[in-house]
Amino acid sequence: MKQTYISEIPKHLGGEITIKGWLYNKRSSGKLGFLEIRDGSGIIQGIASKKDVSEQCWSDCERVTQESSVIIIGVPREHPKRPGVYELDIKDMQIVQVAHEYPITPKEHGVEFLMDNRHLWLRSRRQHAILRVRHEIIRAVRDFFDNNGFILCDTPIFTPAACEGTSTLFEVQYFDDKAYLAQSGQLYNEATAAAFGKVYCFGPTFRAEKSKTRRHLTEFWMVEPEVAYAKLDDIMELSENFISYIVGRVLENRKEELKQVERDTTMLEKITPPFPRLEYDNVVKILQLGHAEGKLENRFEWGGDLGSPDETYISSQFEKPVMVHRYPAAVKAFYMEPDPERPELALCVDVLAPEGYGEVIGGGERASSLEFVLNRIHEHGLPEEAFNWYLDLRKYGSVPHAGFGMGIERAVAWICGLEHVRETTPFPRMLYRLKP
RNA sequence: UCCUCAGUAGCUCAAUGGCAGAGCAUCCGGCUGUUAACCGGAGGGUUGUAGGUUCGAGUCCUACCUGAGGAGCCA
Repeated sequence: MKQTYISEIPKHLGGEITIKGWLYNKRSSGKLGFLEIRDGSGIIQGIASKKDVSEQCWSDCERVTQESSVIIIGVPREHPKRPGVYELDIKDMQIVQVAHEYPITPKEHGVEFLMDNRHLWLRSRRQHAILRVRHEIIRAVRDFFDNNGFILCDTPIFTPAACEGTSTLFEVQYFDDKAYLAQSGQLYNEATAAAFGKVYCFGPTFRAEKSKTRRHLTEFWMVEPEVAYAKLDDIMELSENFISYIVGRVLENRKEELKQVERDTTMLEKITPPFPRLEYDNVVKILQLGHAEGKLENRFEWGGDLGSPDETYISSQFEKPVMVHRYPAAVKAFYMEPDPERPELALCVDVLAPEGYGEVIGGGERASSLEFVLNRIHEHGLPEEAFNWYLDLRKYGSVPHAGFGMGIERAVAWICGLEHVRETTPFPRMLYRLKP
């Protein structure tokens, strides 16, 4: 018999259907068996009555264990006491496999245990909800760029020696050479932007930072648009439209999932353009005031990069994401365009998510002058020959251009209101955790 | 790399320096509307590892291992 998915059940009320899935949980009351079945599309409670099913079926209902794979024939109908909730009257059941004792019981578990059993943890309601939101975010990201004239131009994951020179890279053997896993598609994006105008890349990136916090993965997905002829203001506008679109899509299509993870959506509903724009200089003042009022432990000095407590404090002053722009050039990557009015500042922007979720977007205008980029490469002690192709972009039709990168996992954590990014991807890679 | 906290049954946790326990899971029995179902019973332990203090250590001390989240660094 043709398989029906649980999500499609409202269309099949009163008719006999076949559900193929797994036993999520089981309860019984004498001659009644309550079997919660999941099939990936949803969960439904099946009811087997001893007097209505075969002896074989009843004994199967009794012996079937949590997460056993089962094929069930039954008739769906509304719950007698709960409108809008559906149940399945079980007519017959075939056990595909009786599951061994399942480690994840319907009880609380610790982080270590759940992470060791991540391959099984994915079957739970909460993980389903989060990963469905992730899927919606990724679809929204693609739709946003695809519908706005951007071309997907993916960038390589194996990269040669030097890239940005800022963060720590993973080194891998590449035949007789050494290669590094990409920490950003940024530089290659500049080449494709010069070819296609508006581009984006979307893929995994790798950081070998020994960061062990709720915001860090060693492998994460980043989407990076790059726009030829764009200035800092253009990219800030793109950022706020982009984020607002994604949040809107999740609110529109993933209400149930947000409810499942107990996300208070009132904060998300406020995410509409424009976002507050703050110059770095003003951020310094706010942070120093915060310190004077005893709300921040350390006094922030002009010239430093924002630490995590600083970001949290700044974002807590606003309900929307905050765009902090014009950082000191010294704390940013070598390719940032200097502010013509104050060359010690870079034309860059970080978007800080509300509620303490930190930086979700980093970007800015890229330096377009050959001489300037060359100087910066030397100042940063980077090997010029590795950047010959990058310098070519400044020789052959150099234009102002700008772009940004958004870490998907941080966006998912923020939109879902999660404590930790480890739940935002099926198999998170973190410092000291490579399995499963 | 540094700081803080934690490690006891398959899981989540109790146990004043004095007999190592409960709930869930598993197995057996009961219950015709259960919702982390419930009720009764059973099995299940080298208390992370190695030393030390003590008549006596799960508990106190030292080192190490593992995990957690914070700093730095980063998205």
